[in-house]
Amino acid sequence: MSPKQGTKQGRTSERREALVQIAAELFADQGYRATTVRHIGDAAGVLSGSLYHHFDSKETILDELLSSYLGDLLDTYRAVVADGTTPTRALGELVRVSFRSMSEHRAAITVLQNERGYLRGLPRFDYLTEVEAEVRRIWITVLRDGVAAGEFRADLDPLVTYRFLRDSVWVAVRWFRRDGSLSADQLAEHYLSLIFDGLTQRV
Amino acid sequence: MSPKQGTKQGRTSERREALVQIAAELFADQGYRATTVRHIGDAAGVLSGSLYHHFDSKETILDELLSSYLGDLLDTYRAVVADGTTPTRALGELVRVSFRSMSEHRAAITVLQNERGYLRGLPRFDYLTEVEAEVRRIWITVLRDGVAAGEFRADLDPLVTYRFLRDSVWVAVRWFRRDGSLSADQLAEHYLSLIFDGLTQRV
DNA sequence: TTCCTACCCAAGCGCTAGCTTGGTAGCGTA
DNA sequence: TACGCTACCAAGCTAGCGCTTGGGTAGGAA
Repeated sequence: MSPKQGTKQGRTSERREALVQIAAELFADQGYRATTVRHIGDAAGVLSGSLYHHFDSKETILDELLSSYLGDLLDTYRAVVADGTTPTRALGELVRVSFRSMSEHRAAITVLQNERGYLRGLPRFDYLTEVEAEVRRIWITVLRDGVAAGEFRADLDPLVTYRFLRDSVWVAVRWFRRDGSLSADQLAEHYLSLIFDGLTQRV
Repeated sequence: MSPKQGTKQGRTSERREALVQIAAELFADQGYRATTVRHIGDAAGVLSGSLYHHFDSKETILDELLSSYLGDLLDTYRAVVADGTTPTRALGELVRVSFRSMSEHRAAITVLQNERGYLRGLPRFDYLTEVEAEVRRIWITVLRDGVAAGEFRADLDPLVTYRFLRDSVWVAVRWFRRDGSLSADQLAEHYLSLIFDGLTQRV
């Protein structure tokens, strides 16, 4: 998935990973393009030029951040649907693990959301489209299975419903705080209650 | 709301408005900061320096785009809740007019979403926070009224529910296309059906 | 004819971006 | 003692940024 490794810069090291995390926070808070290599250097306590001992470009730092996060996310999603439970339970788990990943990978997710349009123009990040396609496949399969099993309403368009769910969940990263009043799991339950049962009061 | 007018550049003109729209499309597609004044000039068929006959800065173009859109939106929202209908109908209308504004003001909304974090640091755009506060007040009032009237569930946190609705609706601007298979109104109905009744099949 | 206004060009200024280059301090290995 | 490797500094390159300045032109009013 990730770009060619094998150069002296291709292998991972502790320092390298730490630098990626430092850069990730800046990317998330100020935007990727608005974050300069001098900012990253300052935050890491080195001169900007020294970053190029570890990475061959600023883009490489971003790539490393995104590809490693997305690799994890896909693994988690695949595990959820491989379980073979009911669609309702599977959908619940997809929402829960998504919210959990939000508290662990806030920076990566934020960057992904904010810079998606920009990255679409870079061939290096073509793999983002592939990952999105698999994620969509997983969610929509669960939705279709739920309709087939009579658990979900049959009058809803699966694609529109998927987009609704995806957007609702992931955009929460904009305001979700780890130290906020609601934990990721509590938030997931709140969202699930809305998603499954709606806003209307039942009599 | 908007900055001081009255200079020779303060008044509106056809050319001025056309330039704002040209810039708006570029801002939306490439990001505000990634769009250079030379890009805008090229798209408008003039040299970049000529833009400064109409605007005193690139920031002014953005300000004009956002403030005029938000003025319209607030007027529309105020009219919806001033009607004095039921909370269910009011919420439905809020969602509908939001989706409608999406097809008319795609560029402004997209920019607002993508650059919100950046604009937070600019005093010139402090009014965005005020507008957001009023919008939130309007939505949450409808939600609370709905609970009080027994139309909406009482076990949901209004603030979390507001964020859920706001995010779900507005993020759709990322993929909504005017010429797509679904109109803004059709999309609104689909979303409302999900929001009110949820995903679960009722027996 | 003269003047004003709106609109635009041509050229370039000061600045900052990502990145490069040559060199060096510290440490483990033989 | 010498070597090689990792991590870094110091200095500066080129490209492109937002914006300025001075000037030119077309069209209408006086």
